Amino acid sequence: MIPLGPQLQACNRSPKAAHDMQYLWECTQKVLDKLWELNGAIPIVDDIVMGWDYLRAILDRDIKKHDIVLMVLLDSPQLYENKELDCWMYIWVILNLPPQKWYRKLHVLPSGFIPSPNKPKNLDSFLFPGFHHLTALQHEGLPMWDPLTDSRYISGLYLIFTTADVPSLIYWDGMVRHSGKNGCRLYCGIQGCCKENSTHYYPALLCPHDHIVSGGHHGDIKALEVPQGGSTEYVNNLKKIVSIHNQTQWDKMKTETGLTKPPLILGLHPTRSLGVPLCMTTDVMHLTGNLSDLLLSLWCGTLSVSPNDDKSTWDWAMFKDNDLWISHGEDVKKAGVHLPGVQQCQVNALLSALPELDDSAKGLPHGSIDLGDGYALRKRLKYSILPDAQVTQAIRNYLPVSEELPRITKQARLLLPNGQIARSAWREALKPPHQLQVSHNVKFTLDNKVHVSEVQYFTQVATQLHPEQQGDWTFHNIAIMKLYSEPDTELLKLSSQVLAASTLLNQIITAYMHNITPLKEHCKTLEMQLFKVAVEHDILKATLDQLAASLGSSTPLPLGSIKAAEMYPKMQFWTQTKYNEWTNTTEAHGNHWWKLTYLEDGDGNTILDDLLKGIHKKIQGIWAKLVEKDMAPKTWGKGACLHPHLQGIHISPAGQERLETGLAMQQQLSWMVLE
DNA sequence: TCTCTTCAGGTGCGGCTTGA
DNA sequence: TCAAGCCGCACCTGAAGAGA
Repeated sequence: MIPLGPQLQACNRSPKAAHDMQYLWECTQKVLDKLWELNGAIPIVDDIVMGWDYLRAILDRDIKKHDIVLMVLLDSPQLYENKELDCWMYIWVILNLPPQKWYRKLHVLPSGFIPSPNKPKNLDSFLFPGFHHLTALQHEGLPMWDPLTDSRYISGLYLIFTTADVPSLIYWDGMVRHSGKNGCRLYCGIQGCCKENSTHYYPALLCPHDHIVSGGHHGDIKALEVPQGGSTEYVNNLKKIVSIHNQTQWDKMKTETGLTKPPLILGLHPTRSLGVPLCMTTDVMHLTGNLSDLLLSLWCGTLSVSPNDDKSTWDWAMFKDNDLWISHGEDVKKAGVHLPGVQQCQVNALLSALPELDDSAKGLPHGSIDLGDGYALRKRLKYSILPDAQVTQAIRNYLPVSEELPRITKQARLLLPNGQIARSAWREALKPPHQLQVSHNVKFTLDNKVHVSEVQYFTQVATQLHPEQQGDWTFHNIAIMKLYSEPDTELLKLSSQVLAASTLLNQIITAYMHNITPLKEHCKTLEMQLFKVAVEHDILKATLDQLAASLGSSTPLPLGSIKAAEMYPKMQFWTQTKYNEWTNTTEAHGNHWWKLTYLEDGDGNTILDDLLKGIHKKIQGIWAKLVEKDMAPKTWGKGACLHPHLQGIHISPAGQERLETGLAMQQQLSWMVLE
């Protein structure tokens, strides 16, 4: 076992490393700002800082500014191509660093090794020293030196994720294998189904049409509606498992609950890790590898099946025909040249792994024309030409050219602000097919509409608005393009909006180069605009609803007022004591939603699901800002007047209790009525 | 002779049944 | 109620064969 503490201290020893270690906290502050701005919504989730599990730990102050957030990975490496070894190792990943540095050799911290040749009988015994060390560091704090300020501080360690491939996750979570009846690694509660006379369960979401399967008797479940992991039954089920003292009962209980034992990481302090099963994650690498194997064997009809499964009925197995399979492979190879990013991705991946190879010159190449805003022209024709009639007409349609069009110089490439290079058909057509990397198809905006086109070439056209006035020349940076048709609507529909097939039209048009935008950035911009509009819509709707309610009521309530119990006679729970008394009644035990019954609307109906999520989102956004501004109120009643966003939340008397943490606030939310 | 691939049988584990 | 054993699955192992 290699101690974690000294490795973490060493990771912070240089000013640059210390600066990198601040990434997570700085990024978190930006996300909290955005949360506040967008009223609790997170538009794009592409980092762990956007995850609610992480943000909840921040808001609960389980993770503080100087804390180190860790992820631990367990796997068995294969050292020889054709020889399996039962050698295991587990490593720490520091999530405080920028994501692109998480898996750099320099920053991956080895922790423990379990030697081969035999598989370890009790893996916990090997993991225990490392986790005992982590627990001690969590308890005592890790002394750190900050080279940026030459100061010392105590850092807390927070274990946010444990990860491994699916078969190995059982060593972290203490659950049955994925073939078990309750085999979900995230403990979502969906039971698997098994074939007749079999005990291997599969996580099937859809039921067979013609017969009933044994196992979980759930109806069809849509893939996008799978319950979130972290079933609340986990703790209760764990209590059941540990309370059993004979083999038979244990066998029954582990099938019923999907648990076999309490996992080792439950020994960590509850506020210093996400806990089980929330911290259990699987890695995408194994998922993509397995999926491609399964899909290919389905399409090729090579998947091993039970004797009663007739592969001749597999209408999807079109690659059973070997000639078609070979022909398809050739098509894929040819299609590669039409994927402009492929070669660049390979180069980027190599430079990411070996940054010392990155000796590329900085700045624009010799002979380039800087157009500003990150755009630059490269590689031009050595002489100027007179454009043909079709191009001349297209330029005249676009530019205010009053006199005869001057000669122009063709430019082959345009450097875009994101570093991509848009090329032109003029030069690409001269290359042999095997050297071609098609990247002359671009998106651009014209009349506020996005078009796709093939760039013929780029050029600069000089125009003179008032020829009688000497020296009044303006240069226009334009692209000469051929438009693509609108995508085939039938193909688009058949492919679930994935395959957009267009044909190249013989229509020449021109557009400003600055209107050519990289697709990804354009999408992000549109998404941000969409979310802003959605938020504005929500705010306006809420205001309208309040106005309508006021007009419809003879005694409109002022915003921020406390609703009196007598005004809402159907509401049951105005005090926590009353709710606690109710939970001991038979009525409560017969109510499936008894845990949420205290959440009531004005008519005494229980608030569930969507509205509850909405309440959580709104409150978390509000609380994030209050914590950040150090304005978190001691009593919620006082806090309700702090900001206009709190208007509209009315609090019953029980909500006046003191709030110490964000979690406490969410619990207190139970006693609020949302207008 | 060495390396690599394939494949059949062995092994471990979860789930279940059976009989004392 | 409990222990023993069976079944099915996935994974593991090592022998055999192909090819360099």
